[in-house]
Amino acid sequence: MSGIRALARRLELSIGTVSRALNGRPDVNPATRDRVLNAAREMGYRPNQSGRALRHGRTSTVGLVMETGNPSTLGGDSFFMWLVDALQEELAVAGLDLVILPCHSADDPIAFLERQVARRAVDALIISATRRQDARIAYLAGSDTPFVALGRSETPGDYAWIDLDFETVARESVERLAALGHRRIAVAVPQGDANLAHLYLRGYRAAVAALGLPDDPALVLRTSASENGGVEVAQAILAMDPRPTAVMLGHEMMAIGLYSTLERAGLRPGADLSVVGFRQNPQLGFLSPSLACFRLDLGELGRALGRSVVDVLASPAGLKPGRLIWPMGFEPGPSMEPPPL
Amino acid sequence: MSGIRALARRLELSIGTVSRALNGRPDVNPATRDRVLNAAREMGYRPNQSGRALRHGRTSTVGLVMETGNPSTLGGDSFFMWLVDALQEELAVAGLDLVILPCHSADDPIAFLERQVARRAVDALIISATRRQDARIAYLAGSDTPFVALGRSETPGDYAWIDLDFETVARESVERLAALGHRRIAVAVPQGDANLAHLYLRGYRAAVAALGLPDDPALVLRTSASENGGVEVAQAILAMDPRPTAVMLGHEMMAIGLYSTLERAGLRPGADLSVVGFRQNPQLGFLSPSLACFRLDLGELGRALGRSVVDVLASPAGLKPGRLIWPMGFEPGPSMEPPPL
DNA sequence: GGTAGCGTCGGAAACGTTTACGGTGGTGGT
DNA sequence: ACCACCACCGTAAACGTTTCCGACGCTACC
Repeated sequence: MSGIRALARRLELSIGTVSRALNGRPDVNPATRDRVLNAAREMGYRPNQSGRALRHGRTSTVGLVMETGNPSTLGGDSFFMWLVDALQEELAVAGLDLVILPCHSADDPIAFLERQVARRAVDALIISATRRQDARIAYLAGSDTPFVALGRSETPGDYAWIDLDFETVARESVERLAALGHRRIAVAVPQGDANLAHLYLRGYRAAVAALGLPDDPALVLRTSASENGGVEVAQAILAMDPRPTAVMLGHEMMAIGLYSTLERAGLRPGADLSVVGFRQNPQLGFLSPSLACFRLDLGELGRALGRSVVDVLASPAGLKPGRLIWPMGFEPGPSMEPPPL
Repeated sequence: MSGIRALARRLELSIGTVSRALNGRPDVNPATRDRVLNAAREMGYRPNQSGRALRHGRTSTVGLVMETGNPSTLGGDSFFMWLVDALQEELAVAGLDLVILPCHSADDPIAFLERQVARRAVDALIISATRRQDARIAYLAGSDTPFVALGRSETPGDYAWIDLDFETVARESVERLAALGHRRIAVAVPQGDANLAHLYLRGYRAAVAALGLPDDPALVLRTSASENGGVEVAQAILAMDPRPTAVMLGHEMMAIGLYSTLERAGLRPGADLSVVGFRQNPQLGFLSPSLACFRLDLGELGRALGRSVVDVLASPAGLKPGRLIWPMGFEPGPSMEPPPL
């Protein structure tokens, strides 16, 4: 109806000329170009996405896969909300659109990716919350679909990824707690095969061994990646004897449940149990006493992720894919104190 | 490359026949059909989305607009996570795909919608978190794009919507609190023009007037739609004299901040201040004492939303669009008690 | 004055599908 | 033996866009 044909007819031009004018080709009279652009604006013309994609062989759209149905392993629910913003902005400067593709966690993730890839509705994919062994990466690396993984994996293959430096975060957490005098330090990570949890534990264990701290398996807690997981962490710690004097949280949302359970038990975070966590969600600022944490700026991460996607799409296949280990700065807070007594 | 042409060549059939076989048309030999289907499976053939969309004039995709950059007015961030699941499932039975379109709240929402509509990358749109005066609805109702609004609006126009019955929720909250003996009842809603907040306040005021309770403007609190908003609510209530004996929360996440602030002040939800709220997020079960609330099953809502979209797409333009006011059941909890003394 | 060059434009093919239409061969009936 | 009919399949057009190619008119130059 309101395609380029109608526009051409109305201007008494050929559709070829109109298309060239719209796309800023040089071989069109400036006066004609203005006439076309004005008419296009007036008629509210927008090129049909399907036609353009069909002609170009690409859609100029990248898909961000979002697992639904269970809390995201990485950083809680609002993760996408804050990440997507900057990501979209960064992709826009390269002329790319962003869509979020919801993938039910109960469904087969490979089949889901396969569908997205084969139908060619997106040019590239972004997956997140990578597992230690991740079949999605194995599949995508074997296909010819450009993709970027938010999080690395032990699955072999050449692919671009950006991962949080959770190993350093955990190591430095132990060191900072130990410097305050803590020796029995508990650690909590989401259960499951998430690679982030693995890295966090690896950093924890390395630091504990290096500093000669007690290496008690009971100090390692695996709970759900949510507020409720924090409740479980607190309950487990309260039941321990001897009780650890500090805990490190490998998931943001755990802090909420931990705080409320501690306070209900008459204990204060910081004074009675030191807590050091990780934070990416601006909304978590309400915690009091405020949480000592390693802080991730999801805006910066989103921009880096966008640039990585653009790079992958621009680079000829076979070029070495970009990899990035994302550092995070420590933000002190009164939830960390020397151990009582 | 691996289009229907290659498939046809390999099978020594015409692409027309292959297409008919794949689409289950009757006029194709069953033996041939099997041959085609087997070869398609073997080659991993998937119809190109762009080609099909171009031919059909529709994309079989619906877009769910997600505002990013600020917490969603309706139900916090995890809202989409839990809604999308069932929505997607329901759309799938009608052969529709779902994508989430992130829209930065700082950008012009009309321009965003206009882009989505004109490029014809989706057949229908879903918008949520409707405002009392909502320019998006005015725009979409004036265009020819099928859409469903999650939430109604005072903006005139014929369009399909599903809205939570927050007016009844608020009215019943007041009545239940009054039945326990409460008279000074505070109410908290997100600031801004969200229609849900308006409905909630309307129900509150109607019940307060009907029951002859004190109608003090200071009892109406407007805070941010987040945990931090709950902190503000608690601080405001603690500063009041006379202090209300109960508070109703028009946003889910407020309960978290409210609880923690109350407990830090040495008050217990329920015993010292009755709280009745609203809950849709399964993860909020960690609150203790558990929250008396009106509960929304986002799965059911998502399914209804999906059906509504399918209806809108199937119904000839001009048919009366479906509208639905979504009731919510009350779930008792120890956060509601008779007022102290 | 012919021709090369340039600026500008129209024509047409192509992307991958679907589908209306027509054609083929075979079967059945009269 | 002819015709009608059916089952099956190939042909081609169409969706909206971009882009290659060629054509046209004009200027400038030899």
